[in-house]
Amino acid sequence: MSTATVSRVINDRQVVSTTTRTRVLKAIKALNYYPDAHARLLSAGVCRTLGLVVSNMENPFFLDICRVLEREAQSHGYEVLLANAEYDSQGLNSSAQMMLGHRLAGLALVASEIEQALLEQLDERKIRTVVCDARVPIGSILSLKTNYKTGIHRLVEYLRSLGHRKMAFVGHRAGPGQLSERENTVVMVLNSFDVQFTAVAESEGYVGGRRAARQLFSTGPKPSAILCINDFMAIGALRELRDMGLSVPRDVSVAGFDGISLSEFIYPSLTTLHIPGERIGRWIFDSLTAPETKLQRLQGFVLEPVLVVRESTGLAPR
Amino acid sequence: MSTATVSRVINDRQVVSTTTRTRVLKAIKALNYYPDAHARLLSAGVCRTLGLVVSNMENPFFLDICRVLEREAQSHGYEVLLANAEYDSQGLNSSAQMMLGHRLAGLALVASEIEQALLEQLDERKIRTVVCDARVPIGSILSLKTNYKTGIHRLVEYLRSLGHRKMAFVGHRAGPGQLSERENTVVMVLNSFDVQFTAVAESEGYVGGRRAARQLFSTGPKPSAILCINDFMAIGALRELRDMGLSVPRDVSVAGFDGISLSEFIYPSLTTLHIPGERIGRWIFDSLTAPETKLQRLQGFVLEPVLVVRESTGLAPR
DNA sequence: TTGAAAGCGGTACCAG
DNA sequence: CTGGTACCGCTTTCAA
Repeated sequence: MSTATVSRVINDRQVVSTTTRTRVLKAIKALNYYPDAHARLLSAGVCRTLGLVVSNMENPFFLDICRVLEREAQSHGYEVLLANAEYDSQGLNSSAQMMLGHRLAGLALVASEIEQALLEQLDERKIRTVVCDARVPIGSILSLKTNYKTGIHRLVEYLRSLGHRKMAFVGHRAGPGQLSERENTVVMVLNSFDVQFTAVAESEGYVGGRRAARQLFSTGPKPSAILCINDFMAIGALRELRDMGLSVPRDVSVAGFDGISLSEFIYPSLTTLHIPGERIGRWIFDSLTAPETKLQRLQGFVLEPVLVVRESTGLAPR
Repeated sequence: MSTATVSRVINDRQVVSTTTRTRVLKAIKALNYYPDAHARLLSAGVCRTLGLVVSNMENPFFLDICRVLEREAQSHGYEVLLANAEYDSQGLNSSAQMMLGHRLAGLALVASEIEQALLEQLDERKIRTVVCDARVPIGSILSLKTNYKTGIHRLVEYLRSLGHRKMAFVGHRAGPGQLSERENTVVMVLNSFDVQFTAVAESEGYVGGRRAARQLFSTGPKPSAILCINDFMAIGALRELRDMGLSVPRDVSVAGFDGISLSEFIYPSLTTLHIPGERIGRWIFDSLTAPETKLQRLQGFVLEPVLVVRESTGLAPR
């Protein structure tokens, strides 16, 4: 039996007689044979793998995106190659290099620490690429836009209506040049409202949020409300406030960002700006697999955050 | 310039003159060239990709394992191909098929719904494979053992010492044939203590835990303590108890399993049997990459769960 | 309907 | 030290 025939059977080419087909299939079973995916790709030239690089898989928000993308991919016969950039532009670069070697069908960068040079390189290589939260759009690279401004305005106005005037921001980014669009917008809006404002930079996650909260209350004027850059950090902050004997929301209000499913289950449940990670995952998949002609429509997509009010925010004290 | 020379430069073979080397490197930059990982593998025959199939990425415990494995892999020049089985033996099989096509250096199955046939197939193909929580060890396949019995004994004894006699089990598995070693052990130990006992099967995660708790209190005798199969479900259960107006631990005690980092941050913080996911991740990496000769030592490794007592458990009411 | 042979993009051996 | 060349395992013409 020739390799060509086997290939035709495997790929369901319709020119094989039923008898040979069954013969081949039997042999495949008997030999415990699996076609080599790499050789296949090399020969056929088309790849059905999507690359996904995220800042930090640990953040449940990113995880939501991964899950949806994976599910969509799987159900459409794609695979997903995942890489973790660990909130580090070096890690992001090396992940991207790795991805470049894989001849991907498409690459999604869900991270804020993307360097301009990388985008240019990707654009030049003509790999279908999408980014979220990018500061600058480049060439043919699709970028998911989120209407941060309106959402954050709504959140801050809501807090003001509860009497809060001294609000603090909890993020995890070092320099001002490093801030993502989301962070920039929060800072800008807080400033524009002329509220007393304290920024705290710390490491990411539960631990980071916890430390940030501690730091916030150990120095200077105490805020009556805390805006966290994401729910992930907000949960850490809540824990620390409890340890400090502060009651939420009686003494301090806390708001998050993302609307991860966990935010509904913790106590106190978290007031947050919800961004549907599911929608993002689907948008990424669509953008990476859509034919050239349908790309225009995807480009214009803008995500609207939704304010979800729960238990962690309330009237300002006094 | 010949392709052979380029290959030598890329792979840092030490027989290239400095001048040619720089010439090649310049050309690589200029052409924006990246070696094709697939062609490379096909030719060289050795793969530095590790496969990981997990039951459910959403469960933070599995995520811990992923993260550690990825970190170890990256720092040793390996890649990780991740697949989600979605708690479904069908999904697990198809993920495994996919993995088989990739000529992996090794494959880790962290899932309880593994079918015997799959293990046999893997064993026959002589792919280095490790499994966690497997019911039966097979041929050359390494299996990570956890001393569930001792740990669970300790947890149940602790609860008995607090006066609990009516304990309930919250899991998410359908049939008795489907139970993992962990679930089996919990059920066995609960029975051996002759405590009044209610089992509730439901879907996984926060939502599953929540529904299970609701169901538990809507019928029959009310337990004074709930043992959850993992922290992930315990958090859902805690939420539902709060909604029902029950105070934890005053009215009901709740214990989890895994010791995910989140368990320390929620309120009330969770009493749990801690299994170090980090250790598992490292064990997987070591087992998948160790030379044949060092495998013996890894085989004997047994994980000891540690009881971590926190706020969610207390004296039984009355 | 099937088989033979030419690549796909590399690596590795053997000459020069 | 460098170039030529035979593969790696598969897909895809092109003939038979």
